[in-house]
Amino acid sequence: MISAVLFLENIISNAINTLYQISDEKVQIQTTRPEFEGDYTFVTFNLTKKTKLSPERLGDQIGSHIQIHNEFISSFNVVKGFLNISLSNAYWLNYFSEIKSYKQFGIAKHNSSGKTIMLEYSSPNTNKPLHLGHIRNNLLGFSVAKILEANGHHVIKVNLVNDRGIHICKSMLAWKKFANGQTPQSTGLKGDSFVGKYYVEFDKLYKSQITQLISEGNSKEEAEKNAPAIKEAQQMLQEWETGNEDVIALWKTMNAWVYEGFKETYKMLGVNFDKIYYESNTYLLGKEVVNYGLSKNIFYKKENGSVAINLTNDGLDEKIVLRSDGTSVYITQDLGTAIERFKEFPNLSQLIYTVGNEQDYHFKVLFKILQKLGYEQANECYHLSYGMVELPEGKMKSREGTVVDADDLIAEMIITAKQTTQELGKISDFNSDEAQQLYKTIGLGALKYFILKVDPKKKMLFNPKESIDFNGHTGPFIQYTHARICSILKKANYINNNIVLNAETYQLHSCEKNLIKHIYTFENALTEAAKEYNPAIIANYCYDLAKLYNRFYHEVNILKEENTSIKLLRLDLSNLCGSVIKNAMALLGIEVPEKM
RNA sequence: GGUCCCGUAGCUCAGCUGGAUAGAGCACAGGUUUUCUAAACCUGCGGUCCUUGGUUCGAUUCCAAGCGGGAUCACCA
Repeated sequence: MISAVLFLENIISNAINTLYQISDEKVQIQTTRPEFEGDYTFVTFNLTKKTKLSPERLGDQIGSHIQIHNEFISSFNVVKGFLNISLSNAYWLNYFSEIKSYKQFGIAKHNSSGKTIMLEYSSPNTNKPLHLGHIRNNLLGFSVAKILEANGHHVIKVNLVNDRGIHICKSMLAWKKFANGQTPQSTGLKGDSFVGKYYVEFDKLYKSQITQLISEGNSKEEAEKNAPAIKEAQQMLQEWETGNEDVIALWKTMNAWVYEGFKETYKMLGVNFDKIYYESNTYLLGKEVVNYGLSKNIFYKKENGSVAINLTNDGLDEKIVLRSDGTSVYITQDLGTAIERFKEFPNLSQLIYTVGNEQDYHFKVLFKILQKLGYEQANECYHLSYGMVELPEGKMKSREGTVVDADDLIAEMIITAKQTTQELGKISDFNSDEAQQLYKTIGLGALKYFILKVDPKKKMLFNPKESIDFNGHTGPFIQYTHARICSILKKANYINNNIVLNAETYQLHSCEKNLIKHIYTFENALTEAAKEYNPAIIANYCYDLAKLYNRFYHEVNILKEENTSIKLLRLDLSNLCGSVIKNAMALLGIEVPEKM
């Protein structure tokens, strides 16, 4: 069965051709606003000039023409220049009977597009635990991967762990100074937050030394540069690079603690990766690319020996790609890593980087340089840029302790879910494992939905004082709708049937029709979400569907409907809604319970 | 200063490539359960879509300028 919108576009296009001999008219259909009668609307204003007819006249003529020639057009009306068209009851019943037993309605088959996409996300530093900003990154990356897969692409999820550098050395140094040999095991702390503690300790020490130096008459810059703590950290980084055994051993130990911690957090968030890269393995990549760029005169050596590229003709600035001492800068390794991936996966259709919008400029530069170096894949690189999560008082800052810790927040969400569930008292038959699982599902559902319902491009506000809601436009609302559907189906001992109601005798209830129409738009939402890399489209789709279902639920009888055929239709419809909700929420990484 | 992003109800957000009287949730006021899960449903209240111009039959949407907020422009990552 052809889609409703395409169907209408075709017949209206034909009508315009027949009536006015205009063949190249782009026909655009929109959904009819609820205050008017009709399913879809065609706006006639664009045709007034070519036909010299009034918008009303055009609406009447086109409306009559398509109604006469198509059995599925049941009626039309014209308001000003808007031609509102109603599709017949039979159309929607046929459509529904066709899709109602799909288990994966709207979801493309695995790898059906033939495209392989690499998507990088998460990419944490290993000197401190994850915070709310990382949560947004992880949820966004994971969800976009799911959405791309549901569009038929093969997605390779990768994580590039920033496991080396001055920040790690800071934690290491502070641990050596202050820990007296303590470990996560000895303190009972989670590994990443244990290490993070020493990162904060370092900063305290560093700051106090700066204050001291300034009070002794040094300038702020001098003090920041010469404080013993930072000198020691830099020294340690050099030792790391030269392979000092003790430093390497400590580095391995502390990173291992952090990984233990991250593992737990990732597990709670339900995210995962197909491949993990470590920067300690990739940070030297890119140096030979610099030589290649020099030989092609794309890069040039500056007087002091550093290597740069001039991008001023591209609206960007001059960019250093190698330090005067021959060591890499950030972009050097990014160039190297990208090229390495092109080699490793020669048939990659796309390479996506999930990184905050503070790095918009960096990625513009990176892609531009790749392009200048002659890598055609540069055109398929995409920066999935997302806005910062802000607190009421502004940006979160790790060192100032104004961050919302990921583990703390998750734990709070689960506790709130537990309290709410217990107050409502609907799961007395659950054992404690089942109950615990449910609290987790609901708590994380609330958190994930809260994050993903916002357009990724936009910055978002999180107020720790106002806990994340469980009512209204939320994850638990949608989960609740799913549980409600399951409850009905269970009570009915539902099994998918093949009964189709006779369109002559059964007039769909407006709530039923609205549900079918909205389910119809799922495929569109899914392609749109992939095109825009935007899970919020799916999130909002789910909410609208759940809302329509609840309306339907309150308006009509399902189990108590006496006419068996109608009852079965409503059960079928409930079943389909439930499975679409479940599949769509899975694209957000959100589970839906069968009872709550 | 250059570049980029953002500005919609008291708050948090939708608004598809320009279309009809701009929508939700929270909050606030009220109503719905001897009946399928009330984490629900319904009603009400709430708006110079930052401002001013321009394009258009039509602009929250496109363009320009201004105001306000943010990011970025390192031999940091």
